[in-house]
Amino acid sequence: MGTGAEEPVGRRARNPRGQGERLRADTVAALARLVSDDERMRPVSVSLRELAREAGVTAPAIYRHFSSVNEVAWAVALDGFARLLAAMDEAAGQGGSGAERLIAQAQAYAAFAAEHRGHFRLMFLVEPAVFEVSAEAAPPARELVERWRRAASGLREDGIEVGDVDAAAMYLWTAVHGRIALSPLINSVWERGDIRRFVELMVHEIVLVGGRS
Amino acid sequence: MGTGAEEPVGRRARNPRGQGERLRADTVAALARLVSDDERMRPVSVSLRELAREAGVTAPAIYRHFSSVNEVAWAVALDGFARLLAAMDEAAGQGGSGAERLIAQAQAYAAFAAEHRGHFRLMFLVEPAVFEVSAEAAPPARELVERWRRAASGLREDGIEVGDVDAAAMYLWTAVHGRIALSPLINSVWERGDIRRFVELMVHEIVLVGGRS
DNA sequence: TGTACATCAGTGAACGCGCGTTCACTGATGTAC
DNA sequence: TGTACATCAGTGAACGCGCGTTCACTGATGTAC
Repeated sequence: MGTGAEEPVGRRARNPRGQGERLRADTVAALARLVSDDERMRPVSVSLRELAREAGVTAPAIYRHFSSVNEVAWAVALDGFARLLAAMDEAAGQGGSGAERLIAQAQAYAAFAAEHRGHFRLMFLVEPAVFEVSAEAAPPARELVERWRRAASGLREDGIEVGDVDAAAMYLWTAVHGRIALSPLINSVWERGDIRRFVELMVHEIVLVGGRS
Repeated sequence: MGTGAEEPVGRRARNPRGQGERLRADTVAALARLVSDDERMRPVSVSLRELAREAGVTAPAIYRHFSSVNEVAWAVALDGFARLLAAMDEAAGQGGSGAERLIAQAQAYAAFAAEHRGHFRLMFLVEPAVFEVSAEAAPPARELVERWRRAASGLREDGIEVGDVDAAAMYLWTAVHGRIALSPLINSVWERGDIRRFVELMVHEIVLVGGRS
């Protein structure tokens, strides 16, 4: 042929019979990869054909499993919530004081955002619109809230005064989430831009204050 | 000619001579409107022709002022920073105690996000990538940081102990910003989902704690 | 005051392209008899 | 064991469409003489 390799290089091997569901998972993973690329952010503006190419498949094949790219985006978001919940639970399960477990969970949240950028974006950039409408998609969000509430109330085991657990959970969550959302901006302006340190300092401050009173 | 009005209805009147810059502003406003619509978020996936239609103009006309939709997006973001800074300054200028001014500025931030959704999105969803690269776009972000720092240090006037002003500014900003970013999700799960109240309670808590020690 | 020309804002037609979607198909593998 | 058939995963060609971009143009208004 010509000079360049024009033909589909990464063409996937066909899935064996009865394992068609694997393409579904591969498609979800492909979109997560595409969308984690800064250059093409703006999540859902990935075309179906682009998605198909990334998955190593022709476009009509996608229709077997999804009827639109948006549907794939939802699947990525749901997958993301499951993974994030698992990561936070694992962090909490490592033991330690209430404050230590809180820090571990917050770090897990931040680490998930860093390591699964595509998931994280679709979870919070695309999905909020879904949560507003569909009650069906609400449970994972509800579970996430529950994790933060438990993390906050864990401080009580340390003898730290926690007035309103819901409010405390909300401050923690929003501060960590906001810190993540503003990361590129903060890092470009503030020199000490480490999220891990931010989480630690914030929790230590809370602990000091709570212990004092 | 058929039953429906197919021809461009909202066609703009041509700008008078010497006022061509007005289309530039109209284009910026048009993109802000489009992007503030939940349904089509994913900012930059607005097509140039769509943008032109919204501006009431043919596509090639856009090229007079911008060479791509992304360039328009940057313009929207810069415009947004200018407006946000002005709104926060105005809030701070209303006087009152340090805590009152802090609350007013934080409320102004939240109000801006609610009232200029398109701007806000492009400022923080599209622009972070720009800040990472271009030093040219950093100043407005730097100024924004400065506002939060001043807001935080204003608490000292009230006799409230503020250990690390930079850290305090960062907690306040990230908590408010995170609260905004998570709004649809939080509102769907928590019943008391009012941002204004969130800001007030958070600052009052800080004031109580700082005053106590 | 009158006329020729320059500038300016924007139009409308045209191009080639990638897109979403449909359709009939292929060929490998399992199942019934 | 052998053969006919059903199922399954995915292909490849084709469609009409909206896109970004270019180009020559239009017609209103200002400027020089």
